Amino acid sequence: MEIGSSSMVVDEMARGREMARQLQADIDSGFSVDTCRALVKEILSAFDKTISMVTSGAMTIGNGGQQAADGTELPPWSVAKSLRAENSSGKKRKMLPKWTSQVRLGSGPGVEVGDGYSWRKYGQKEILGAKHPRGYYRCSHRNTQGCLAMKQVQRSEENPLVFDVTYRGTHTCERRPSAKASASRDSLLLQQQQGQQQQQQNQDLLLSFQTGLKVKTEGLDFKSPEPSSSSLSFSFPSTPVESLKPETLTFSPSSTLDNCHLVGCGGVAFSNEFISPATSESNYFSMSPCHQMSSYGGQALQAAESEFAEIISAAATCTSATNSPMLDMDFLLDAADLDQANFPFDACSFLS
DNA sequence: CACATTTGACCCAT
DNA sequence: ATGGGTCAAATGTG
Repeated sequence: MEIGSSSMVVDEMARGREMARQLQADIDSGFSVDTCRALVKEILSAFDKTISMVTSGAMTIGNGGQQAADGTELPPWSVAKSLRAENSSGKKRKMLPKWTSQVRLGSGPGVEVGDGYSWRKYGQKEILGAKHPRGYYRCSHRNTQGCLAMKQVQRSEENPLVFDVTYRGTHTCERRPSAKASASRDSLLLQQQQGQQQQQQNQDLLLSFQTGLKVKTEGLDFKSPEPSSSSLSFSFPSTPVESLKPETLTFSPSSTLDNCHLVGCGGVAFSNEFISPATSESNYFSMSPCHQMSSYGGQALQAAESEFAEIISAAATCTSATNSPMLDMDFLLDAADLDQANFPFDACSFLS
């Protein structure tokens, strides 16, 4: 399969899944029927496109694997390294699967969510016509393990409480059991990135800290023991938040936003890893997972979402079952990784 | 000292 | 030509 078409299929499936996720969020927050109708239309369109792509034979099998001069296959990172050189020789840039996740911050704070992945910022750029700069991150294990996962984080135009996180590629690295270090670094990073424009929001966040909050994860397709859809509630200390250092307060208002981006939004995120040593020892807050399914219509949407996940999984299985000598390793890898990475549309929603 | 971020310059697709 | 994405030297931090 051509790299382009495989990523198109995945993109389309991703789009549909994201729409479904958004629809669910909209339903939950009581959006108008028209809004929901439009989203359903988008979802159907995504399904249609995907089906047509597959049935039209767009997914031809081709070898995306790169070979060294001696004929042995090169590791992915070495392939990535040579991309620029390839570009100059006229070859197309490899399009990694890409999907966008919106991280919404309600009037309440978010939480520092770790999915075990650590990210390293490699750039920031002002985007034309956008109020806020876009941050560029890649997996910290890019050099050591050749993990090509990347993401871009940008504050939404219309709603400063919403961040658009665009993931590119998926993790091929081993998930680190401890994300404490990176999480705390991420906190600082966010503080720097967001700077002073957070003042007013921080006020709200600080306020919410003392009244408690609810964190909701959406559309999770975990193959882990975690439920596919879950929400967790947190109780907070009555300790004045101002008296706590951001580094030691995992729920630091300035750290919350970006950690959702930086560390990701995995459902397994709420493990003990996301409490910094200081807070876990001082027992500042407790967590109690309470599995909640949304009412009205939510089940159908979840079914639609899991449908997409199954398609992706099936596509991988199907391709690997094909005994073609021209297997596209890129697609295999991508699809499998999408599955493995739990397709992080599970943007954390922060509800007041 | 090792590793992270910042930021201006550069590359490349459009 | 332009804008988005990436590189890499400088700088910061623990």
